[in-house]
Amino acid sequence: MRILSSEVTTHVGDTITLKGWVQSRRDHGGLIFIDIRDHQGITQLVIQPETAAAFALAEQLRDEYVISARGLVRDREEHLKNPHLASGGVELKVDELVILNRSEPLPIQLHGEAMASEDLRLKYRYLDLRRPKMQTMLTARADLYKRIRDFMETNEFTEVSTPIIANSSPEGARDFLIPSRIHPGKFYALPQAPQQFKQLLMVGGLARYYQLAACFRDEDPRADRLYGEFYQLDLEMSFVDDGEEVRSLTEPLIKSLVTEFAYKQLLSADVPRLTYSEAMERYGSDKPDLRYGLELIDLSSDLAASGFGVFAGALTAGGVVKAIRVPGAASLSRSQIDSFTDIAKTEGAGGLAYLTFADGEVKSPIAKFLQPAELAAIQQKTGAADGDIVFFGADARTVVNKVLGRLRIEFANHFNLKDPNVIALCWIIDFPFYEMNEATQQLDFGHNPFSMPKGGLAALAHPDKLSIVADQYDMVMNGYEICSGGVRNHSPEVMYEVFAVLGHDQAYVDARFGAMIGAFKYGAPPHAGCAFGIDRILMELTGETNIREVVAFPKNGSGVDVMMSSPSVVEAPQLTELHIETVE
RNA sequence: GGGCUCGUAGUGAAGUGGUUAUCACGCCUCCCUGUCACGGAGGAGAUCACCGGUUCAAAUCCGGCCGGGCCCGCCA
Repeated sequence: MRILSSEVTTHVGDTITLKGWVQSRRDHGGLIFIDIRDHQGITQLVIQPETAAAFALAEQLRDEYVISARGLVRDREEHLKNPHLASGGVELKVDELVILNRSEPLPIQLHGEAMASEDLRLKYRYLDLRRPKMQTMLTARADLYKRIRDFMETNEFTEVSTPIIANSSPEGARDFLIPSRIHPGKFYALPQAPQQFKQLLMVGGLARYYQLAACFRDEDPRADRLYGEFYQLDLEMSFVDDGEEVRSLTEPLIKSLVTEFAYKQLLSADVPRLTYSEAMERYGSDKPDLRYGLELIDLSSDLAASGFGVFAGALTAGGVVKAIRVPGAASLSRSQIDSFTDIAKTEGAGGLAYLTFADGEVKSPIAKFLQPAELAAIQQKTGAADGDIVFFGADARTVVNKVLGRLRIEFANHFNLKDPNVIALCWIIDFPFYEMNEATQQLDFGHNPFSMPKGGLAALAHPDKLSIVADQYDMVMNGYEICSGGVRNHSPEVMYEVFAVLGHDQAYVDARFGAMIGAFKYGAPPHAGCAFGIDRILMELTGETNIREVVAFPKNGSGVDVMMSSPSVVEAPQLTELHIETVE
């Protein structure tokens, strides 16, 4: 009878077979201990010289040999029990030993405290995956999938697989292209998201769609962004014209994942809704981490008549003066403050003014430029107390928000304000429909062109296009964007107008979104949906800071699979078949 | 595309101009009957990423180049 190591303790007195890898061998000369590891755990084998054949084989064993061991499970004497091992109360006295496969010494150490570099771990991922942590990750991911599916099915969503071999999207991220063999010069593309397909499913009469969808984007990766492919919980609901319906339906899923899957604590029972502009004003970010305060405080009106040139200059130019109070920051050294100043400068600030509150007084090079009433207002509005520093940003509103938003994160990191056991969720709503492209000074889509502008056609006529708001929402988890969605634009008339604002005619829209806009002409129901980033959720819920840690076989930061050596060159005939000229 | 940073036995690290490049783990040989991070004795293993320069002398300084990581751009 073959059993798993997790069951060993219940088989005392039985003769069983264990199969697994050699975790370690302790050869005492006349007595050999082997720790055998399967995917459930570790069990100690004892091989004695009396079982000569097994003993001879045991002497040959090395780390990571694959073996099968048959013998009697017996209780250990009290003083021989190992409390550090789940099966430490018992051991297997081996009668028969079989070496199923041998192993060369491993190129990376799996069980020591010295962890191999990520590069080597990825090259030998099939070994890295043997580590208990990675085994746990794989099963956690499968558990996450199951919980998501259960929730979606309970809520009467229907999973539909949409094409992987699809069409290039003219807007958005860089596509992975697939040359067509049958149609010379034409290309398929891997979908960046099933966006258009799911909207067409709504037109097709499906009430509620979902999919654990693979998405493909050829953009440079980050620690929280995979290269190439990633997975989304993609969903869409018909006859929904209010994003709140999508938010309130999906919110319990994420909450339950926090408390019942990750066993973490929600910062608040209610998930706050923040408008985009409110988030930018208070946190300097559209994905604020709400686990800590450090809010941005607008002091423009209090400093309107300031004699301090930097403040006055910013305000007369139409900008703002905002501040961030950092409790306990008076302990910062000069060089630490300098490094925060450098960060502020990389974000576009000219410098970083600050007031130190210590010993009952205000210490700062800039204090002499400020009136007592101004200092009092600053202290009152920021709540600054002894031991704090108030840092200032004075510039155009967008610059100040960006600089202080970045500093807010840096301060939180420096002062360790992120509680790893707490998950803070929030929804960011009402994104601007259009934004100004700083480089080209041209109007462009803020988020995506498929959302419904709030107010529809009438709103699009507003002279200030930047004031138009999209019925578009993101969910943020501890500072990471984990969901993006919107009420879709299902009206051909509004769709054409959305593009017309940017100067595109109907032919432009038809050429790019012909299938979808064509479908909308045949009774498209109002619909709304969203997509949750599964990898990112799993990363944050498992406390990882690198998203590659939650993927079995990720590409590295250069988009290379160092294990499989992809991308790779292909044979010339393959290229010929695809009508691609060979480049030498 | 840009910025910062790292590259030293199989693995992880130490080594900021000067003998034979150090340590831990791993590996090999021998010894060991209660270990569980077993222990003991011995041994092998390095193009200090690569190329060039400065110097009496370079792992160390300088230039270049390749590779990794993080960030900016980018990610509708």
